[in-house]
Amino acid sequence: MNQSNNFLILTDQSVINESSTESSKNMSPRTAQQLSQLKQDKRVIIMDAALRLFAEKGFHSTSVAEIAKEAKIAKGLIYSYFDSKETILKTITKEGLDDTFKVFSLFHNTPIQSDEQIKQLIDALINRVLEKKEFYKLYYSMFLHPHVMEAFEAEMAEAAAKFTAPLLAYFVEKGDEDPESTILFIQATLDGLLFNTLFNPHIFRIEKLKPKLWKLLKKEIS
Amino acid sequence: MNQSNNFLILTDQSVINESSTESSKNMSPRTAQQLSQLKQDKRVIIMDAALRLFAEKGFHSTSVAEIAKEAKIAKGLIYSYFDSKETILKTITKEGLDDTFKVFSLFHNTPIQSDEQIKQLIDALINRVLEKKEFYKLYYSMFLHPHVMEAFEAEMAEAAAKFTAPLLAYFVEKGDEDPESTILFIQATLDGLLFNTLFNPHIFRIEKLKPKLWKLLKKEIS
Amino acid sequence: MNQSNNFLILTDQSVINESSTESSKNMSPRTAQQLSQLKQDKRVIIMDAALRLFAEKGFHSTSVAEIAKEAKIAKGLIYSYFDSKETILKTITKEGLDDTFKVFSLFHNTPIQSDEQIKQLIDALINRVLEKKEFYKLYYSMFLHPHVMEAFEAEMAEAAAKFTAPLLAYFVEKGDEDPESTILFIQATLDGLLFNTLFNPHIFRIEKLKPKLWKLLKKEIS
Amino acid sequence: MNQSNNFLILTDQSVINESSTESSKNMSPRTAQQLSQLKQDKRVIIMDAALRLFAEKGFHSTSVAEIAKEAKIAKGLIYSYFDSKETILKTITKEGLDDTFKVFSLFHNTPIQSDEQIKQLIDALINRVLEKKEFYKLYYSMFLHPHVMEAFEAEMAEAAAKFTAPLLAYFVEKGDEDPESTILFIQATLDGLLFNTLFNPHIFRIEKLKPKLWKLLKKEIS
DNA sequence: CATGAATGAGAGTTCATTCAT
DNA sequence: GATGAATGAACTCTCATTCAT
Repeated sequence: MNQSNNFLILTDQSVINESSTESSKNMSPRTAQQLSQLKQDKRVIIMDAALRLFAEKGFHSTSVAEIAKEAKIAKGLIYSYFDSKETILKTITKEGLDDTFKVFSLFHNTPIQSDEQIKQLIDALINRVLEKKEFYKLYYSMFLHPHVMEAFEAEMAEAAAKFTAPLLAYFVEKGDEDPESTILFIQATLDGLLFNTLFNPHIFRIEKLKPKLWKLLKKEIS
Repeated sequence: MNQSNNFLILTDQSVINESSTESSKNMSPRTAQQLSQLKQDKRVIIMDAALRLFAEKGFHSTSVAEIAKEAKIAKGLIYSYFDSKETILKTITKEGLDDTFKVFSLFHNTPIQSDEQIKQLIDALINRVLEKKEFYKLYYSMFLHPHVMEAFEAEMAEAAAKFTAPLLAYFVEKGDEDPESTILFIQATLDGLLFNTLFNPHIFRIEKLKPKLWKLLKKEIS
Repeated sequence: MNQSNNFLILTDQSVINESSTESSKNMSPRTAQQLSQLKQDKRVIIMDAALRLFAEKGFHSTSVAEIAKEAKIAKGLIYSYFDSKETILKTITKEGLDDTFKVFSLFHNTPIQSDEQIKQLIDALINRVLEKKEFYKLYYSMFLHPHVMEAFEAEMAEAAAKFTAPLLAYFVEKGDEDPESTILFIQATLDGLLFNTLFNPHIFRIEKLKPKLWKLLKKEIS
Repeated sequence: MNQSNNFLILTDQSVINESSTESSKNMSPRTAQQLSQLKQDKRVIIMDAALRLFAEKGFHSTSVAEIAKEAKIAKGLIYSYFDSKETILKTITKEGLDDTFKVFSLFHNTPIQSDEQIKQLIDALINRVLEKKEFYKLYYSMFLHPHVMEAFEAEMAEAAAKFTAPLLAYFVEKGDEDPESTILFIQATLDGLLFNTLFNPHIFRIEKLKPKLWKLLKKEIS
């Protein structure tokens, strides 16, 4: 129902890959490591297959049978790795957000001190989205059905602050009269560019539009 | 898979009202009686109910039973007016697009001759979206799952040109070196603002950001 | 896990047939009464089919598909009348218990004043079980899987007291040194007789053993 | 559907140990070493685990995975010892019945010659049930779903006669007019007491009711 | 011998659609 | 036109059983 995060604000590193260290007992014909590797591989195969289909068709239009087929495994096996179809979605989301967060982490500890750094931050984000198009398709689609996002609301709110704070500090220092609005405007513009990049790729090339984006940033700042 | 329309470029009246012949034959200004009759029209009641639910919960998560309940009619009656649940979606979309197109029509016949006219065009669009939030939520959500849109692709491509052409002409005349990119950038920015307005309403107020949008337009133009 | 009711102690009349008065609106082509009748009929048909199968094969070994087949309806229709397979079981149980309770009600208001009245009470119960063999098969089988019974524990505890109290009063008055044990012994004997009547019908005829039961009662009393 | 055995009448040694040849070939008194070896025996471990779960949750609600977990072995290993989950049940039943039969064997060769001996027989049986509660829970539960028992029907009919014969002879000699009924009544009473002992333990203490049982027996006899 | 990943049939349940009334 | 009971395909999920290791 209510959601209060910017679109591009993501979770932090404290979310750890919980489900990859378990199941390593020591009494099997297959070595524990083999099994753990196997498990990890299948887990990733399933998540990749599911992501591909979720991104293309949407969560509700994708059946577990289709995921299994896409992953070339039996339907039932999926439930050895995930509790439910919804868990697959949540796991993909969590790991995808963790991943994205790393991009921000690079800029996290040292405060932004120049326009160039903002440009780098945004450029890194754009590249990330281009590298992980399917995940970001899913990411944007999740905003349409907020109940799915509720699970992540806390993490995203926390992360939001981490992203907003340094930018805010920079714009405040620059003497921006309404830095909150500036940030929202920049973020919305980015959303629009990325959204078109993802869902309108035929005629939309973000590379060609970057100069306009930089110009916009510079004008906002000065 | 492939789709080649800008987000805010919509169909025009030349799209024939295939599935709406029963109740909305005449597109001319309606008398008060006609309007009240329209409200009574089961077809409209069903579409309104469906739109509310599709926008809130998504197409696949909305059942025909729920639509019937929301419309306060029997489930079976829906099939007297629509062939299928998907037909309801397509009809809503088609009529919604037609409606939006009328906004553009105001600017259609007389070529754009001033920055102020562009501002008016965009302002009219923003107001249209704010007035019909539910439809535009549905509209954006359909871009995420392109296979639903395939039915409209041709119409939208045609309409896209109609929107693009006058803008293009204006920016060309203004001496813009890359008017196509300018248009894409403006349109993407608008998408970002509207997307956030629709799906992030808690912290996003487009009214406060309009000045920044006008400034951006002016700087793009000059 | 814990259960503290005697086997033959049942719920009281205060449990009303909740699910038979609803769904009587007044605007349908089929009259409301027709529909209500229809609903009631199907409900009973489904419950009868389910009871037959639950009694014979057990709850867990009976599939919803089998119930549908036995009831000669489509699988899905069952879910118009019952939320789940477990709800069918619970409804059958509740209505069956209500029904049995009526037997006790006949003896409820006037305190037991003679051995003959106890004999009549028990005879009525035996006849009830013979008339509703399938229900009582189900009833006894439920003791094997206490978690199903948990839902009825409160009602049964309440009813238990209603059954126990008058008997207890009678045995106390008669000067029985340990009336609680007497009641438990009688009840267990009855359980044994009824259990064999239900599940060992080939060689077990309760009619022939009634004289021994009456003799036992008389000797317990005197 | 049809079943023609009394509840407490069990199979004798003539029932061939089909599925237990691997580990329990010799039925003679076991040495301490043999016993300890038996404990190690995976077959026994699996059966014990399965019995515990079947008794508590029922056959159909117990999964092979749960049995494996309870037995602390791998799921697959179960299928080295048993053909199927149903085979586990049948083997448990068969061996449990064999075991119980030994109680009767003590009284088998020397004909019953006094009321005291009947009391001893019944007391031995009660103690057996109290010692092996889980098995007898399973045993009673199997009567409710006769199709599971079909496999044992022949054996049990044969054993029934062996139990019935000496008792019958005794009651005939005592001058009982309807000794078959007497036996059925005693057996049913015992069923009732044991059933309550097993499934209604909270309020039911067979120890306190034994005097009433002995009194009943004495009165039946005299 | 021992493991648990893998399979796939079948379970309970939902829901778009049909149709007798 | 209007109803909602009825259908059955398709869904998510479970689990007995198999088998490569």
